[in-house]
Amino acid sequence: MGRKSIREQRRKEILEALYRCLLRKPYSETSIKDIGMEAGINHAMLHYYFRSKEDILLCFIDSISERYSALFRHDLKKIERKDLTRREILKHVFHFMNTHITTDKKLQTIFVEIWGIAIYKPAVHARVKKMYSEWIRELAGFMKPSNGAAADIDSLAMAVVAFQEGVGLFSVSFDLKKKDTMALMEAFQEKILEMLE
Amino acid sequence: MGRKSIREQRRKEILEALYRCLLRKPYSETSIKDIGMEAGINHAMLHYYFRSKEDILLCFIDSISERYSALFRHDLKKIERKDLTRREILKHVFHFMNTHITTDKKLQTIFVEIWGIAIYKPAVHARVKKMYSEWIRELAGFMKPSNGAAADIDSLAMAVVAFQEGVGLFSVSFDLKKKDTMALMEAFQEKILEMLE
Amino acid sequence: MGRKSIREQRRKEILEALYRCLLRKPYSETSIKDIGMEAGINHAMLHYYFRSKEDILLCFIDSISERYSALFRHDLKKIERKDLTRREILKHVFHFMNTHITTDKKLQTIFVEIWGIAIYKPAVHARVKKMYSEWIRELAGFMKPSNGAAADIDSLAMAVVAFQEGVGLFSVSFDLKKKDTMALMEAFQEKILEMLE
Amino acid sequence: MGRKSIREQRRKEILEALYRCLLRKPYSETSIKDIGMEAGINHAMLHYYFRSKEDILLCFIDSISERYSALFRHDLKKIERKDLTRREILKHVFHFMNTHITTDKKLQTIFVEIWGIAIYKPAVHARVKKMYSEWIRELAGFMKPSNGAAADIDSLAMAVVAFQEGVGLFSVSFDLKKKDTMALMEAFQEKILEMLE
DNA sequence: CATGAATGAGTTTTCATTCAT
DNA sequence: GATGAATGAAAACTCATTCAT
Repeated sequence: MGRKSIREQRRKEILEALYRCLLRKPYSETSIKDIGMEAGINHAMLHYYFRSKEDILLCFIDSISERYSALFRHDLKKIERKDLTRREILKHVFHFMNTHITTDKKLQTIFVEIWGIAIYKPAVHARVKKMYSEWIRELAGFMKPSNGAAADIDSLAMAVVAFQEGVGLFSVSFDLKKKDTMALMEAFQEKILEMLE
Repeated sequence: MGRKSIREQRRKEILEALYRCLLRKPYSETSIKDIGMEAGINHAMLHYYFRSKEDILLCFIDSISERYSALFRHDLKKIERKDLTRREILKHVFHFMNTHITTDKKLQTIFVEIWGIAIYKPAVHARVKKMYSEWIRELAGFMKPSNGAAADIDSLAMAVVAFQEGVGLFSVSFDLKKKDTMALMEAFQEKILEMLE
Repeated sequence: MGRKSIREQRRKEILEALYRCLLRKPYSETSIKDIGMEAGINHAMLHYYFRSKEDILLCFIDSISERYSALFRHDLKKIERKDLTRREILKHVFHFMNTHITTDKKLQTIFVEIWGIAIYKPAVHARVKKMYSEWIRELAGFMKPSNGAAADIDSLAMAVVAFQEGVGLFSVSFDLKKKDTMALMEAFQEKILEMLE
Repeated sequence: MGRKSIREQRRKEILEALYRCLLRKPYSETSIKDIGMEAGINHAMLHYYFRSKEDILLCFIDSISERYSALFRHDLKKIERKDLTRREILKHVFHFMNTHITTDKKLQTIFVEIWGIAIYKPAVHARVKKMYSEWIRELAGFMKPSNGAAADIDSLAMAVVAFQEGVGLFSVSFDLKKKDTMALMEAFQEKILEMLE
């Protein structure tokens, strides 16, 4: 325990190397050799640990998806005993999204790139779609009132996530200050909370 | 007049060919030869009409920017004599954005791609940023009350455009129906209008 | 007339370079670069003139096929006015096969190689099969008696060609002297002629 | 006795794995890993049991050669007491060749491949040549009249084997029916028998 | 004996760009 | 203006072989 197999360790190192590479260059200009160099691993090994360059990207998306999923579940634990109102819980969820996802410029940079790739590569598209679907579904779960179901909550949840992504895009492109990005989102989220009452 | 120089005509054809190419393949996988073939022009000529492959992309972004700018100005003419309230004008502006930009899947597809390129290529980034800045500024102009200035109107305008882009992204990725995309945006825009009152 | 287009000239040079390469190394160990060097042409150009490495091989087979077909038709002209008996004509045909094909060690070397490739590559297989089918059909034409048709002439023709190929194989592998190879075939062919009477 | 050393057992398994691999892919496209996987043995072990990839092929040829040699000797035992004429014995020998070798499509497939390799690899060439020499010599032994020696019997034996190989080649390439292949050979062999009388 | 990891050289293929005609 | 030809660099991927454990 604690000692990971070399295989898993290397795979992880490669995925982290891809992360750092994507901060500098687009995926299409990032060669297998680049990733290998960044990871300090002979480039031929990347084909030993992964099926193909695309496979690396796919696993990378999964790893990101899992990382944030775990982070979110962990974050929820902090409030699970507190007996909060739906409004309070949602504020907490929004805050998580704002601080850990949308204002993380590195993450946003990489996701703008991945969205671009997803348009043309079906496998990537599937992964990305799945990831966002889960996010939207989860968010909708927190937004739904305990008593009855509201049909348009799903659309609302999608709107919220779409907005987050739009803001993430702009925060990267316009190099917005974290404070401003937060303000932008919080104002919008406040409106959403009102709509749910 | 009316007879464009052959140079301008050819340049336009090349730009339109790039548009069609980008519907099929990412920019990085679109070769100069592909664009040439699509345009029916020998690929060596593309370097005669443009400095480089990137120059084509840059001019392409400008052309899109100008096209929609012109389209918008033309659209405004329809209502310029009608003596509408700010609310009515804004609704009109939103409607233009919704129908001509955000729900145009081809356009959105290409812009998701361009956003991705813009992260890493400064020249592309500058063009894209300029284009969105103008859009935001223009929109803010319509949102500002005639009497006084509201400092946070600029943020609000950016929020609106960010939301549009987020929705555009999702409409492409989730292949949303035009009707649903419209509904998503109109609900949000209604809130914005309320906030301005 | 006489001035071939560069394209055709280059394609021919490349095919001839492949011929020389195949005398030294198997196709699988002959790289595009090797062929390019042998032809004195930058290796990237080979992909300009041909679709792929396999395409070069396919065209090569066709070129061989056409060359010998033309050579054979030309050879037949020598005897077309002479009003020979079927036996005499067949002897002439056999002689052509013996001297121009089966005892040409370079050609046989290359064809042993090509037979090997044909087993696994359907496109190559199709070309080779077509070539031999035509050869067998043509030969059967000369073997058929003018008055009536003999059903098993086709099998006999195939047997003759199979024998030629077997002898070609052995002449390469055992490095047989031309004289011996000829003797082997002529004895066999004599029997065939007897069978036809 | 009966219990083969593990080394010999593993070597045999590897050789059999190569046989199955060669039914699917040419030797040049068959990797050491492929053979290992097919044999259920770690690929690094193949270098423990054999010197190199080529060594495996060489041993494979030997194993085939020995297998058929043993099979043939075993087959001859069936008739050794029967006091047959030379003609009858030869018919038996031909029948063995026809049924066990030339119409065994898998075997022929592999041998077409091996012929191809033999042209360029001296070590392989030596093995193949040795194998066929033995076959021809053995066959010549059966063809020679007991009273005197006929100088050209050796050529005749080679012609017979060459014909078999030619037919084997064609039966694979033209996917001939076993029945037709048999008929082709038997007609030819009948002529040979006549020539020997 | 057995295994997974590692390496370096090699493969086919693509492409932006340039140039002679 | 227009074209086909040419180039050199780079890409993803494969593999026989070796080695540490």
